[in-house]
Amino acid sequence: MKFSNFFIPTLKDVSSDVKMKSHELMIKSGMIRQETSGIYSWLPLGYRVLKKIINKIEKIHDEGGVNQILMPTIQSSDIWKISDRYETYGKEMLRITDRNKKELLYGPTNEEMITAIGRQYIKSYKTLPRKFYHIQSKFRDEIRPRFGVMRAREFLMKDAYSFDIDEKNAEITYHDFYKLYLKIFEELNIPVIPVRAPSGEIGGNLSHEFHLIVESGESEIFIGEDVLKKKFNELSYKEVLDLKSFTDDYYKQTNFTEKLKSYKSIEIAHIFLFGTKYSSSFKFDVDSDKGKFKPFMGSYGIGVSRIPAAFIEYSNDKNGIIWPHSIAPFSIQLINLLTDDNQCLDFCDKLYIELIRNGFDVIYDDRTERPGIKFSDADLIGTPIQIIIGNSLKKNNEISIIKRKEKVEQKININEINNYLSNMLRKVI
RNA sequence: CGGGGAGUAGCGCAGCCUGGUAGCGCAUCUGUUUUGGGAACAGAGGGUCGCAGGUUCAAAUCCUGUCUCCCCGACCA
Repeated sequence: MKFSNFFIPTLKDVSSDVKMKSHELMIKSGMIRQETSGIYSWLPLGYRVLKKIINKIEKIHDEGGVNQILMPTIQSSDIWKISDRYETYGKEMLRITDRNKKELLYGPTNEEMITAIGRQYIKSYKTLPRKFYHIQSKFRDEIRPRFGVMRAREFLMKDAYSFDIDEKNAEITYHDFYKLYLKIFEELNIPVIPVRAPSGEIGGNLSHEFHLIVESGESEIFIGEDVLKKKFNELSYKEVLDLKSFTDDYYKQTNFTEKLKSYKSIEIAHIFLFGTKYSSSFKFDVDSDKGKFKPFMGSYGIGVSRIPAAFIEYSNDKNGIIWPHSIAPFSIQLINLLTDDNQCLDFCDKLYIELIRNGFDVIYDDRTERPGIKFSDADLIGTPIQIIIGNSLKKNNEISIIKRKEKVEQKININEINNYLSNMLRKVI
């Protein structure tokens, strides 16, 4: 992508209302635009980040045998009356009336709808387990939205749902999702901590949240000394349950006497095993050799649109965002400092094509701006690798490579570029 | 919902107390000189001051109402 053809409305100043670093940087870098309280547009740069995250989530769910579907944002009140949540969900539910005075709502979650789907088609125990997921906008009319997309009213969530024949099998599915989530965050380079959580409003008795530890986090978690060193995805189901790692709510409601360390954090995912709560209210019966039974269900959510903000909160400096390759909007920023010099222009054009051919996500700053602007834009939007072409190409046949995170400049002779790139390629992709 | 703040040019802000031709920085446009870390100079364009009503010779400024946004608490991915 050429910078001159890519819409990045960067800003120097944001309103003093903006308090959180990630919120500030997302607006400054032109990732998002607020439409109204708690509702945001994702601009090209931000949407690229979102799509990187979505792609990874899809890939790993698909590999895990979870079927992707797409349910609507608007739901009928009927199914919510069956589960009795139409009343209990309260004012967070955005209720809508259509022209025929039918009561609709913008879905805050989809347990009811997936249960209705399951009930219609799943008739035999032989077809279980079944796992579904979808990535769709949700709306929760928060009392006080804040911090940009971190606590928005409309937000993008990946929610998955599972049906099993009994509790024992459901626990296996739950543990599979636990590991699936760890894999997703590992591949995204987001170091999450799984913590035991109370189930709350969805119901059931087993629940974990996945938190990213950051100073400015709104949540608080309590974990044992050794927990941070654990390889969570190697834990057995029993070890998962025994892990000394809790949300503050859960910690308070247990009589746990051992002192644990507390950290501020951001919750980015949440999994529940809630059993037959919805299959019961929906009279969702499945036949087996031992008669009818109600499937055991679980639900598994990832706050997709919260992840960019959470990660920026975790990884930034005074100049801007510091992305890892896994979720960076671009991996390489190719910066031509001498746009009116034929040698540099020609070199950059060729290198740009070469980089694309090698599978890099590259943004090519071909603008006729001053160097300072190009550098500060590159730092702001946080591209992991900057390749700089300018005077040193003309004088010494050298180009510069700056890694955003380390901030060290490395000069490379143009004869060694191919070597260097193929080396880098191995690490990046 | 309780408590507190704010709506003035594309963005960030001042002006309001004490009514009298609407300002600053950034951005934009033109020109010249610059060009390895957000350039300098000269010029230009751009605002029914959130909306509605009232007071007044005169309202961004005072009064009333209203809408919106933000911040601090309880809800949540």
